[in-house]
Amino acid sequence: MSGKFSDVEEIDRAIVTALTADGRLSYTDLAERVGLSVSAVHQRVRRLEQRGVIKGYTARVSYEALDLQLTAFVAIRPFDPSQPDDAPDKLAHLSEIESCYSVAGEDFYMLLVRVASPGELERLLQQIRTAANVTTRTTVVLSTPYEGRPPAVSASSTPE
Amino acid sequence: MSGKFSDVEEIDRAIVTALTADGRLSYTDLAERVGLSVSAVHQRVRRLEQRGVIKGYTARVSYEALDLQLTAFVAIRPFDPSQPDDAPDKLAHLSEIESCYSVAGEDFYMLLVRVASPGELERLLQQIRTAANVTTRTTVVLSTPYEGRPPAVSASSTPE
DNA sequence: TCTGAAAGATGTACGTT
DNA sequence: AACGTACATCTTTCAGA
Repeated sequence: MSGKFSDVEEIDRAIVTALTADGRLSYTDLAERVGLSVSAVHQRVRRLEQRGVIKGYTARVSYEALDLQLTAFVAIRPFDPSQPDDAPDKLAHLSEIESCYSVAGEDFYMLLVRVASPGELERLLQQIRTAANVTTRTTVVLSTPYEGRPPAVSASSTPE
Repeated sequence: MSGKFSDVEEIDRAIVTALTADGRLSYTDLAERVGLSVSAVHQRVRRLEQRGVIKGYTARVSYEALDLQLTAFVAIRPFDPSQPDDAPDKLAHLSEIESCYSVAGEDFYMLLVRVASPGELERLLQQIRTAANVTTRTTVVLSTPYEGRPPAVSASSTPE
């Protein structure tokens, strides 16, 4: 399992902050910022990756540029609540679904989906309903003031 | 402005797909995968960055490991709908807010927030309400079957 | 827009403290 | 744990097609 934050002390936090801000930072730059040698930083990054604190690296892309003009939240609940609930598995193959959260409240899951057009949203909702035997309640995103901001990696307790 | 997807043709799509899967891929590896020379790939990546198709690179982190154990959706609407609505600006300084979406429907905005504990969520909700003069409706995330999956960069029309 | 080459910068392993 | 060295690899630029 991934380590607790209490295992992640000051320098590691600086490394994580730097890499969330720029995932392609060189070890040389990283070393300068945190005040360690290149090899020490390299070792720490490897440990952070192994411990699962850093899960990977990605390019952030413009969804508009990729012709995914429509973002929406889709709240779902089972059509028949007595049946086994494995909606996430049944929906995983739909690549338009970016995220799937199990939530408290009236709905069972909240999905974040991205499609090209209203027509594609309609088609996707039909697929979701039939694939997982659920009803859907959709909230269309009109604009995105901000999104995916890096977490504030704040101070914490002692290293191990 | 960022380019339309119609400007992004096959090789660029392959590059974008590869970099969303691994944001730290070397140009050498990228070149091999897309079947171009290193310098050609390098040039294409630079153009994708300049055009805003690639907006940047980040490390994906484990929120649990960073002691952000509680994720929630916070739907907000103005307490007084007659006043000017600049909630996103007024909330931007709250680093616990990862994303802010303007949405259609009964609510005005949907926030995705991450905090350490229920106590911190309570404190954050108070801050949100007073900072933006809004009411909140919060949906707690119980678990996250999947999240932040890369978009399917599908086929598209002609390059420019 | 591609290629190939050359120079400098960086990644990575390893031995030392 | 961290450092410094050393070698392999990668990045970056440029001329040429």
